[in-house]
Amino acid sequence: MFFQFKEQLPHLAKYWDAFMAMHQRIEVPAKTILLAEGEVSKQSFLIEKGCLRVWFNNNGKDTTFQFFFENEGLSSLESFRKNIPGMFSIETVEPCVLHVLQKKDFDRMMEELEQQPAVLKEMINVMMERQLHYMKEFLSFIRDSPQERYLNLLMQKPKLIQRVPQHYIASYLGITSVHLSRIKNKILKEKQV
Amino acid sequence: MFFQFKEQLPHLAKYWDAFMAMHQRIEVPAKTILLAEGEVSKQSFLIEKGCLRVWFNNNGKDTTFQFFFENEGLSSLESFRKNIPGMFSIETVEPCVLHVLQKKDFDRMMEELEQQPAVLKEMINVMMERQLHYMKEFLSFIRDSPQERYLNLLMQKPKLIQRVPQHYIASYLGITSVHLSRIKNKILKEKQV
DNA sequence: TTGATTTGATAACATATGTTATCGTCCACA
DNA sequence: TGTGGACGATAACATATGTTATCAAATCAA
Repeated sequence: MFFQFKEQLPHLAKYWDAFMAMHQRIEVPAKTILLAEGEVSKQSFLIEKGCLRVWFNNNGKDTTFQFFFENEGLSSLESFRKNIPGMFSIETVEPCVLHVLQKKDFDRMMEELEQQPAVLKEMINVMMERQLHYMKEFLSFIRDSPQERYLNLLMQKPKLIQRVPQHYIASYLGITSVHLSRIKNKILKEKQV
Repeated sequence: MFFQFKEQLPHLAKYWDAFMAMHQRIEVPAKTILLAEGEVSKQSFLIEKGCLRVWFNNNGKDTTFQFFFENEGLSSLESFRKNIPGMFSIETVEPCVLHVLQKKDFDRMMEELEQQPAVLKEMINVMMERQLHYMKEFLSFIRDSPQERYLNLLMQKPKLIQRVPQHYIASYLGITSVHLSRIKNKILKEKQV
Protein backbone atom coordinates (compact mmCIF):
# COMPACT_ATOMS: atom_id res chain seq x y z
CA MET A 1 0.00 0.00 0.00
CA PHE A 2 0.86 3.67 0.00
CA PHE A 3 2.34 4.27 3.33
CA GLN A 4 5.98 3.24 3.15
CA PHE A 5 7.09 4.16 6.63
CA LYS A 6 4.72 2.34 8.92
CA GLU A 7 7.61 0.97 10.95
CA GLN A 8 9.29 4.32 11.58
CA LEU A 9 6.03 6.15 12.19
CA PRO A 10 3.92 3.83 14.36
CA HIS A 11 1.62 6.51 15.74
CA LEU A 12 0.78 7.97 12.36
CA ALA A 13 0.29 4.45 11.06
CA LYS A 14 -2.54 3.85 13.49
CA TYR A 15 -4.55 6.48 11.67
CA TRP A 16 -3.68 5.32 8.20
CA ASP A 17 -6.83 3.32 7.53
CA ALA A 18 -9.07 6.15 8.70
CA PHE A 19 -7.01 8.56 6.62
CA MET A 20 -7.36 6.41 3.51
CA ALA A 21 -11.08 5.97 4.08
CA MET A 22 -11.52 9.72 3.70
CA HIS A 23 -10.07 9.62 0.21
CA GLN A 24 -12.01 9.17 -2.97
CA ARG A 25 -10.52 6.90 -5.61
CA ILE A 26 -10.51 8.34 -9.13
CA GLU A 27 -9.11 7.39 -12.52
CA VAL A 28 -7.95 10.17 -14.80
CA PRO A 29 -6.38 10.24 -18.29
CA ALA A 30 -2.95 11.63 -19.10
CA LYS A 31 -2.49 15.42 -19.23
CA THR A 32 -5.33 16.09 -16.83
CA ILE A 33 -4.87 19.25 -14.79
CA LEU A 34 -5.76 18.49 -11.18
CA LEU A 35 -4.94 21.94 -9.88
CA ALA A 36 -4.26 25.07 -11.92
CA GLU A 37 -1.61 27.63 -10.99
CA GLY A 38 -3.17 30.53 -9.11
CA GLU A 39 -6.05 28.53 -7.67
CA VAL A 40 -6.44 27.81 -3.97
CA SER A 41 -5.71 24.15 -3.34
CA LYS A 42 -8.60 22.29 -1.72
CA GLN A 43 -7.33 18.74 -2.27
CA SER A 44 -4.34 16.55 -1.70
CA PHE A 45 -3.50 13.44 -3.69
CA LEU A 46 -2.09 9.96 -3.20
CA ILE A 47 -0.89 8.10 -6.28
CA GLU A 48 -1.89 4.46 -6.64
CA LYS A 49 -0.75 4.22 -10.24
CA GLY A 50 0.78 6.65 -12.68
CA CYS A 51 2.86 9.80 -12.61
CA LEU A 52 2.18 13.45 -11.83
CA ARG A 53 4.21 16.55 -12.33
CA VAL A 54 4.13 19.90 -10.60
CA TRP A 55 4.91 22.81 -12.89
CA PHE A 56 4.50 26.52 -13.35
CA ASN A 57 4.25 29.02 -16.15
CA ASN A 58 7.57 30.81 -16.38
CA ASN A 59 7.05 33.70 -18.81
CA GLY A 60 5.22 31.45 -21.20
CA LYS A 61 7.54 28.51 -20.66
CA ASP A 62 6.25 25.34 -19.08
CA THR A 63 8.71 24.58 -16.28
CA THR A 64 8.51 21.37 -14.26
CA PHE A 65 9.34 21.68 -10.58
CA GLN A 66 8.84 18.16 -9.29
CA PHE A 67 7.67 14.66 -10.27
CA PHE A 68 5.62 12.19 -8.23
CA PHE A 69 5.07 8.46 -8.72
CA GLU A 70 3.32 5.45 -7.24
CA ASN A 71 2.95 5.43 -3.46
CA GLU A 72 3.76 9.09 -3.15
CA GLY A 73 1.46 11.86 -1.97
CA LEU A 74 1.40 15.55 -2.73
CA SER A 75 -0.46 18.80 -2.52
CA SER A 76 0.38 22.36 -3.41
CA LEU A 77 1.68 22.60 0.13
CA GLU A 78 1.68 26.32 0.78
CA SER A 79 -1.70 26.76 -0.89
CA PHE A 80 -3.25 23.74 0.82
CA ARG A 81 -2.09 24.67 4.30
CA LYS A 82 -2.53 28.42 4.14
CA ASN A 83 -5.55 28.77 1.85
CA ILE A 84 -3.70 31.05 -0.52
CA PRO A 85 -3.37 30.82 -4.34
CA GLY A 86 -0.78 28.25 -5.30
CA MET A 87 2.34 28.87 -7.37
CA PHE A 88 2.03 25.57 -9.25
CA SER A 89 -0.15 23.48 -11.46
CA ILE A 90 -0.52 19.75 -10.81
CA GLU A 91 -0.97 17.60 -13.90
CA THR A 92 -0.99 13.91 -14.79
CA VAL A 93 1.80 12.73 -17.07
CA GLU A 94 0.31 9.26 -17.55
CA PRO A 95 -3.20 7.90 -17.03
CA CYS A 96 -3.46 7.72 -13.25
CA VAL A 97 -5.31 6.06 -10.42
CA LEU A 98 -5.43 8.56 -7.59
CA HIS A 99 -6.91 8.94 -4.14
CA VAL A 100 -8.17 12.42 -3.42
CA LEU A 101 -8.58 14.01 -0.03
CA GLN A 102 -10.69 17.12 0.49
CA LYS A 103 -9.11 19.80 2.63
CA LYS A 104 -12.12 20.01 4.96
CA ASP A 105 -11.68 16.31 5.75
CA PHE A 106 -7.98 16.78 6.22
CA ASP A 107 -8.60 19.66 8.62
CA ARG A 108 -11.12 17.63 10.58
CA MET A 109 -8.63 14.81 11.00
CA MET A 110 -5.88 17.24 11.97
CA GLU A 111 -8.02 18.54 14.82
CA GLU A 112 -7.89 15.13 16.35
CA LEU A 113 -4.27 14.37 15.50
CA GLU A 114 -2.89 17.61 16.85
CA GLN A 115 -4.00 16.64 20.33
CA GLN A 116 -1.46 13.85 20.38
CA PRO A 117 2.19 14.68 20.99
CA ALA A 118 3.45 11.33 19.71
CA VAL A 119 1.71 11.87 16.37
CA LEU A 120 2.89 15.46 16.10
CA LYS A 121 6.43 14.36 16.82
CA GLU A 122 6.29 11.98 13.90
CA MET A 123 4.86 14.70 11.69
CA ILE A 124 7.83 16.87 12.60
CA ASN A 125 10.12 14.09 11.45
CA VAL A 126 8.25 13.78 8.18
CA MET A 127 8.53 17.52 7.64
CA MET A 128 12.23 17.49 8.45
CA GLU A 129 12.81 14.85 5.80
CA ARG A 130 10.94 16.95 3.26
CA GLN A 131 12.98 19.97 4.20
CA LEU A 132 16.15 17.97 3.70
CA HIS A 133 14.87 16.85 0.32
CA TYR A 134 14.45 20.39 -0.96
CA MET A 135 17.73 21.39 0.66
CA LYS A 136 19.49 18.66 -1.27
CA GLU A 137 17.79 19.61 -4.53
CA PHE A 138 18.93 23.19 -3.98
CA LEU A 139 22.42 21.97 -3.11
CA SER A 140 22.60 19.92 -6.27
CA PHE A 141 21.88 22.99 -8.38
CA ILE A 142 24.67 24.95 -6.75
CA ARG A 143 27.12 22.10 -6.88
CA ASP A 144 26.49 20.10 -10.03
CA SER A 145 26.50 20.75 -13.76
CA PRO A 146 23.38 19.86 -15.78
CA GLN A 147 25.17 16.76 -17.04
CA GLU A 148 25.93 15.68 -13.49
CA ARG A 149 22.34 16.30 -12.45
CA TYR A 150 21.13 14.19 -15.34
CA LEU A 151 23.50 11.38 -14.41
CA ASN A 152 22.33 11.58 -10.80
CA LEU A 153 18.75 11.28 -11.95
CA LEU A 154 19.70 8.33 -14.13
CA MET A 155 21.25 6.60 -11.11
CA GLN A 156 18.67 7.53 -8.49
CA LYS A 157 15.44 7.52 -10.51
CA PRO A 158 15.94 5.51 -13.69
CA LYS A 159 12.19 4.96 -13.99
CA LEU A 160 11.64 8.69 -14.17
CA ILE A 161 13.89 8.96 -17.22
CA GLN A 162 12.03 6.12 -18.91
CA ARG A 163 8.51 7.26 -18.20
CA VAL A 164 8.63 11.04 -18.45
CA PRO A 165 8.90 12.96 -21.76
CA GLN A 166 12.29 14.52 -22.20
CA HIS A 167 11.26 18.15 -22.35
CA TYR A 168 9.68 17.85 -18.89
CA ILE A 169 12.91 16.40 -17.56
CA ALA A 170 14.92 19.13 -19.26
CA SER A 171 13.00 21.95 -17.60
CA TYR A 172 13.25 20.10 -14.28
CA LEU A 173 17.03 20.05 -14.73
CA GLY A 174 16.97 23.76 -15.53
CA ILE A 175 18.02 23.35 -19.19
CA THR A 176 16.40 23.14 -22.63
CA SER A 177 15.39 19.88 -24.27
CA VAL A 178 17.93 20.57 -27.01
CA HIS A 179 20.69 20.72 -24.47
CA LEU A 180 19.49 17.58 -22.73
CA SER A 181 19.56 15.82 -26.07
CA ARG A 182 23.16 16.94 -26.53
CA ILE A 183 24.06 15.74 -23.05
CA LYS A 184 22.60 12.30 -23.77
CA ASN A 185 24.55 12.14 -26.99
CA LYS A 186 27.75 13.16 -25.25
CA ILE A 187 27.29 10.51 -22.56
CA LEU A 188 26.71 7.91 -25.27
CA LYS A 189 29.94 8.83 -27.04
CA GLU A 190 31.90 8.79 -23.79
CA LYS A 191 30.60 5.30 -23.07
CA GLN A 192 31.70 4.02 -26.46
CA VAL A 193 35.30 5.21 -25.91
CA MET B 1 16.14 40.28 20.95
CA PHE B 2 16.51 37.21 18.77
CA PHE B 3 13.10 35.75 18.61
CA GLN B 4 11.22 37.57 15.90
CA PHE B 5 7.96 35.68 15.94
CA LYS B 6 6.78 35.90 19.52
CA GLU B 7 3.34 37.01 18.42
CA GLN B 8 2.73 34.20 15.95
CA LEU B 9 4.25 31.56 18.20
CA PRO B 10 2.97 32.29 21.71
CA HIS B 11 3.55 28.82 23.12
CA LEU B 12 7.12 28.62 21.95
CA ALA B 13 7.66 32.15 23.19
CA LYS B 14 6.90 31.09 26.75
CA TYR B 15 10.03 28.95 26.69
CA TRP B 16 12.24 31.53 25.08
CA ASP B 17 13.91 32.83 28.23
CA ALA B 18 14.67 29.33 29.46
CA PHE B 19 15.95 28.47 25.99
CA MET B 20 18.23 31.50 25.92
CA ALA B 21 19.49 30.79 29.41
CA MET B 22 20.91 27.50 28.20
CA HIS B 23 23.10 29.28 25.67
CA GLN B 24 26.63 30.44 26.23
CA ARG B 25 27.58 33.85 24.85
CA ILE B 26 30.85 33.91 22.90
CA GLU B 27 32.77 36.39 20.78
CA VAL B 28 34.75 35.08 17.85
CA PRO B 29 36.91 36.73 15.17
CA ALA B 30 36.18 36.60 11.43
CA LYS B 31 36.94 33.38 9.53
CA THR B 32 36.51 31.20 12.58
CA ILE B 33 35.31 27.71 11.75
CA LEU B 34 32.55 26.77 14.19
CA LEU B 35 31.86 23.39 12.67
CA ALA B 36 33.95 21.55 10.09
CA GLU B 37 32.45 19.54 7.26
CA GLY B 38 32.31 15.85 8.16
CA GLU B 39 32.08 16.41 11.91
CA VAL B 40 29.02 15.52 13.94
CA SER B 41 27.28 18.71 15.00
CA LYS B 42 26.92 19.07 18.77
CA GLN B 43 25.95 22.74 18.85
CA SER B 44 23.46 25.17 17.44
CA PHE B 45 23.98 28.93 17.17
CA LEU B 46 22.07 32.17 17.53
CA ILE B 47 23.63 35.29 16.06
CA GLU B 48 23.59 38.43 18.19
CA LYS B 49 26.00 40.32 15.92
CA GLY B 50 27.81 39.44 12.74
CA CYS B 51 27.45 37.10 9.82
CA LEU B 52 27.99 33.38 9.27
CA ARG B 53 28.10 31.29 6.16
CA VAL B 54 27.48 27.61 5.61
CA TRP B 55 29.69 26.08 2.94
CA PHE B 56 31.14 22.86 1.65
CA ASN B 57 34.18 21.67 -0.20
CA ASN B 58 33.15 20.92 -3.76
CA ASN B 59 36.12 19.18 -5.39
CA GLY B 60 38.50 21.69 -3.90
CA LYS B 61 36.20 24.65 -4.49
CA ASP B 62 34.76 26.54 -1.57
CA THR B 63 31.03 26.72 -2.25
CA THR B 64 28.70 28.74 -0.04
CA PHE B 65 25.29 27.23 0.58
CA GLN B 66 23.65 29.77 2.86
CA PHE B 67 24.22 32.98 4.82
CA PHE B 68 22.98 33.93 8.29
CA PHE B 69 22.80 37.30 10.00
CA GLU B 70 21.75 39.01 13.22
CA ASN B 71 18.74 37.49 14.97
CA GLU B 72 18.93 34.29 13.00
CA GLY B 73 19.72 30.83 14.31
CA LEU B 74 21.24 27.82 12.65
CA SER B 75 22.74 24.40 13.01
CA SER B 76 23.90 21.77 10.59
CA LEU B 77 20.34 20.49 10.78
CA GLU B 78 20.66 16.93 9.58
CA SER B 79 23.83 16.38 11.58
CA PHE B 80 22.48 18.05 14.71
CA ARG B 81 19.20 16.16 14.74
CA LYS B 82 20.42 12.76 13.59
CA ASN B 83 23.92 12.62 15.08
CA ILE B 84 25.52 11.94 11.74
CA PRO B 85 28.50 13.68 10.07
CA GLY B 86 27.44 16.98 8.53
CA MET B 87 27.76 17.96 4.89
CA PHE B 88 28.71 21.54 5.69
CA SER B 89 31.17 23.77 7.47
CA ILE B 90 29.93 26.73 9.46
CA GLU B 91 32.25 29.75 9.46
CA THR B 92 32.14 33.35 10.58
CA VAL B 93 32.38 35.95 7.82
CA GLU B 94 32.73 38.89 10.23
CA PRO B 95 33.73 39.09 13.89
CA CYS B 96 30.65 37.71 15.64
CA VAL B 97 28.82 37.67 18.95
CA LEU B 98 27.09 34.31 19.17
CA HIS B 99 25.03 32.30 21.61
CA VAL B 100 25.86 28.62 21.59
CA LEU B 101 23.56 25.80 22.62
CA GLN B 102 24.90 22.32 23.38
CA LYS B 103 22.96 19.48 21.84
CA LYS B 104 22.55 17.70 25.18
CA ASP B 105 20.80 20.80 26.56
CA PHE B 106 18.66 21.07 23.47
CA ASP B 107 17.63 17.44 23.82
CA ARG B 108 16.78 17.92 27.45
CA MET B 109 14.53 20.83 26.64
CA MET B 110 12.92 18.95 23.78
CA GLU B 111 11.90 16.19 26.17
CA GLU B 112 9.75 18.67 27.99
CA LEU B 113 8.49 20.51 24.91
CA GLU B 114 7.43 17.44 23.05
CA GLN B 115 4.82 16.69 25.70
CA GLN B 116 2.89 19.77 24.65
CA PRO B 117 0.76 19.63 21.51
CA ALA B 118 0.44 23.42 21.27
CA VAL B 119 4.21 23.80 21.22
CA LEU B 120 4.69 20.99 18.74
CA LYS B 121 2.09 22.52 16.47
CA GLU B 122 4.06 25.74 16.38
CA MET B 123 7.23 23.84 15.68
CA ILE B 124 5.52 22.24 12.71
CA ASN B 125 4.68 25.71 11.42
CA VAL B 126 8.28 26.79 11.83
CA MET B 127 9.46 23.73 9.94
CA MET B 128 6.95 24.31 7.19
CA GLU B 129 8.24 27.82 6.68
CA ARG B 130 11.79 26.49 6.46
CA GLN B 131 10.71 23.92 3.95
CA LEU B 132 9.07 26.64 1.86
CA HIS B 133 12.28 28.64 2.07
CA TYR B 134 14.39 25.88 0.55
CA MET B 135 11.64 25.12 -1.96
CA LYS B 136 11.75 28.72 -3.12
CA GLU B 137 15.53 28.73 -3.33
CA PHE B 138 15.34 25.60 -5.45
CA LEU B 139 12.60 27.15 -7.56
CA SER B 140 14.66 30.27 -8.14
CA PHE B 141 17.52 28.18 -9.54
CA ILE B 142 15.22 26.44 -12.01
CA ARG B 143 13.45 29.62 -13.00
CA ASP B 144 15.91 32.47 -12.90
CA SER B 145 19.17 33.33 -14.62
CA PRO B 146 22.20 34.18 -12.46
CA GLN B 147 21.62 37.85 -13.22
CA GLU B 148 18.02 37.62 -12.05
CA ARG B 149 19.08 35.80 -8.89
CA TYR B 150 21.63 38.53 -8.19
CA LEU B 151 19.01 41.22 -8.71
CA ASN B 152 16.63 39.35 -6.40
CA LEU B 153 19.31 39.23 -3.76
CA LEU B 154 19.98 42.93 -4.24
CA MET B 155 16.28 43.67 -3.68
CA GLN B 156 15.60 41.23 -0.89
CA LYS B 157 18.88 41.25 1.04
CA PRO B 158 20.84 44.39 0.16
CA LYS B 159 22.84 44.12 3.37
CA LEU B 160 24.11 40.73 2.31
CA ILE B 161 25.60 42.22 -0.85
CA GLN B 162 27.27 44.97 1.14
CA ARG B 163 28.71 42.86 3.91
CA VAL B 164 29.74 39.62 2.23
CA PRO B 165 32.82 39.27 -0.05
CA GLN B 166 31.84 38.83 -3.64
CA HIS B 167 33.34 35.41 -4.24
CA TYR B 168 31.17 33.97 -1.47
CA ILE B 169 28.10 35.50 -3.07
CA ALA B 170 29.16 34.19 -6.48
CA SER B 171 29.40 30.59 -5.32
CA TYR B 172 26.07 31.00 -3.52
CA LEU B 173 24.54 32.10 -6.83
CA GLY B 174 26.14 29.11 -8.54
CA ILE B 175 28.55 31.13 -10.68
CA THR B 176 32.18 32.28 -10.62
CA SER B 177 33.28 35.58 -9.14
CA VAL B 178 34.46 36.64 -12.60
CA HIS B 179 30.99 36.18 -13.95
CA LEU B 180 29.40 37.99 -11.04
CA SER B 181 31.74 40.88 -11.73
CA ARG B 182 30.57 40.93 -15.35
CA ILE B 183 26.94 40.85 -14.25
CA LYS B 184 27.47 43.83 -11.98
CA ASN B 185 29.14 45.70 -14.78
CA LYS B 186 26.32 44.86 -17.16
CA ILE B 187 23.70 46.07 -14.68
CA LEU B 188 25.65 49.29 -14.23
CA LYS B 189 25.73 49.94 -17.97
CA GLU B 190 22.01 49.18 -18.30
CA LYS B 191 21.26 51.68 -15.55
CA GLN B 192 23.24 54.41 -17.28
CA VAL B 193 21.22 53.98 -20.50
C1' DT C 1 54.39 52.64 8.03
C1' DT C 2 55.30 48.81 5.15
C1' DG C 3 54.63 44.51 3.16
C1' DA C 4 51.51 40.71 2.45
C1' DT C 5 46.95 39.14 1.67
C1' DT C 6 42.35 39.75 0.18
C1' DT C 7 39.23 41.56 -2.83
C1' DG C 8 37.41 43.03 -7.20
C1' DA C 9 37.79 44.31 -12.14
C1' DT C 10 39.00 43.09 -16.63
C1' DA C 11 40.85 40.82 -20.92
C1' DA C 12 41.39 36.82 -23.93
C1' DC C 13 40.18 32.67 -24.96
C1' DA C 14 37.56 28.12 -24.37
C1' DT C 15 33.45 25.74 -23.38
C1' DA C 16 28.56 25.38 -22.17
C1' DT C 17 24.05 26.47 -23.11
C1' DG C 18 20.17 28.79 -25.54
C1' DT C 19 17.46 29.75 -29.91
C1' DT C 20 15.47 28.63 -33.99
C1' DA C 21 14.60 25.66 -37.54
C1' DT C 22 14.31 21.20 -39.84
C1' DC C 23 13.52 16.37 -40.08
C1' DG C 24 12.11 11.64 -38.98
C1' DT C 25 9.57 8.53 -35.91
C1' DC C 26 5.97 7.07 -33.23
C1' DC C 27 1.43 6.94 -31.55
C1' DA C 28 -3.29 8.29 -30.18
C1' DC C 29 -7.51 8.66 -32.16
C1' DA C 30 -11.07 10.13 -35.52
C1' DT D 1 -6.14 3.21 -41.51
C1' DG D 2 -4.65 7.54 -42.24
C1' DT D 3 -3.07 11.60 -40.08
C1' DG D 4 -1.98 15.36 -37.08
C1' DG D 5 0.42 16.13 -33.13
C1' DA D 6 3.90 14.84 -29.73
C1' DC D 7 8.47 13.58 -29.24
C1' DG D 8 13.34 13.48 -29.94
C1' DA D 9 17.64 14.31 -32.70
C1' DT D 10 20.49 17.48 -34.92
C1' DA D 11 22.58 21.62 -37.25
C1' DA D 12 23.90 26.52 -37.27
C1' DC D 13 24.37 30.33 -35.04
C1' DA D 14 24.11 33.51 -30.83
C1' DT D 15 24.81 34.27 -26.10
C1' DA D 16 26.19 32.95 -21.43
C1' DT D 17 29.50 31.28 -18.50
C1' DG D 18 34.02 29.27 -17.13
C1' DT D 19 39.23 29.51 -16.97
C1' DT D 20 43.38 31.67 -16.49
C1' DA D 21 46.11 35.49 -15.96
C1' DT D 22 47.07 40.25 -14.77
C1' DC D 23 46.50 44.51 -12.36
C1' DA D 24 44.83 47.91 -8.98
C1' DA D 25 42.68 49.03 -4.74
C1' DA D 26 41.47 47.91 -0.15
C1' DT D 27 42.46 45.67 4.04
C1' DC D 28 45.04 43.55 7.53
C1' DA D 29 48.96 42.33 10.28
C1' DA D 30 53.71 43.05 11.99
